[in-house]
Amino acid sequence: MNFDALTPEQIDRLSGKLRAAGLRSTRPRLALAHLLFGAGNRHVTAETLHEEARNAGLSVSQATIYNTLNQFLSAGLLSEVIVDHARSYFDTNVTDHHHFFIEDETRLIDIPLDEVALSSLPNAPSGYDLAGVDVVIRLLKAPA
Amino acid sequence: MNFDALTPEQIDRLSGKLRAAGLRSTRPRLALAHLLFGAGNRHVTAETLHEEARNAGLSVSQATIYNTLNQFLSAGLLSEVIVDHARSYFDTNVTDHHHFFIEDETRLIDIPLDEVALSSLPNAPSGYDLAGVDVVIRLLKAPA
DNA sequence: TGTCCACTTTAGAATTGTTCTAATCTACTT
DNA sequence: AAGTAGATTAGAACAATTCTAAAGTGGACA
Repeated sequence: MNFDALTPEQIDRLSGKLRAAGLRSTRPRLALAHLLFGAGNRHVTAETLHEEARNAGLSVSQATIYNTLNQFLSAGLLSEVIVDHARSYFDTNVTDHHHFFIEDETRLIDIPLDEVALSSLPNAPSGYDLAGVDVVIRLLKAPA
Repeated sequence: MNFDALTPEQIDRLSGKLRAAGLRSTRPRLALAHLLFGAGNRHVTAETLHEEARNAGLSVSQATIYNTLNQFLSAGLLSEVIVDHARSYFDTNVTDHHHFFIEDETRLIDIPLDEVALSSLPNAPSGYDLAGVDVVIRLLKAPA
């Protein structure tokens, strides 16, 4: 795909979505929006999206991928899931419990298990075993 | 604190803990174990623990901090919480829902909200606003 | 008790994912 | 059409973590 492959209708729809989110409708954003929102729900990382863009004959820099994902994120067009082993906290409490994470202060607070419980756990897809359940409740300092 | 500040009783106790976990009892491990398990539950990052060790007059390399934390982690002496913005997945599904994360494949699968619900949410500590709730259920490929 | 070997630790380099910088470009207003 | 605020770029910088290869050490066993 390159940008010109989009039909006027697609461009209108995606442009509208961008503008509604307070973002200018630019070529790279339209193209990435098309990849992201063109067909059903998706999970991407910056890397997978970049590769996909390149495969589609689109030349966008890595920085633009990051900028765009973060702009879409703050505009509420995307949500974010943090999973990998990077910037970890280690907790001497190895019992089953969950956490408040205060974003401004990068500080963790334990939540006793009985204050937040999962009402039901879905079955692991067959072929997989449960390795753990993480519940992180993110907090922001309240506006003054 | 330096290693020699530990009483024989403390050394015995920590040594036993290490050995029970299948780890040799070495000076750096004993000293770090003392910092970690010496007083109540704690949250540390590699960095905070390293600084604490240095302040205690202990000279341990960064690599040892990481090695030790990871060894304690796989031995079950610590648990890990992943919170920060690093290695993120972006999800076009912005409705309230949670995820399976398949560790071997670094792949995400949506869990419909009705299959995993929090039975109750603790109140945010005063002065803080709820910014989001992340539930990640980690999966490992089942042994063959 | 001394020797030996597998396991540990170390310093520093390498890697990975992400953000920053400063220059260039472009969408939109007038 | 020109000006300007915002967007994009390549590449450098950064931060957290892991790797590497060499030197050190715990503890089993003679």
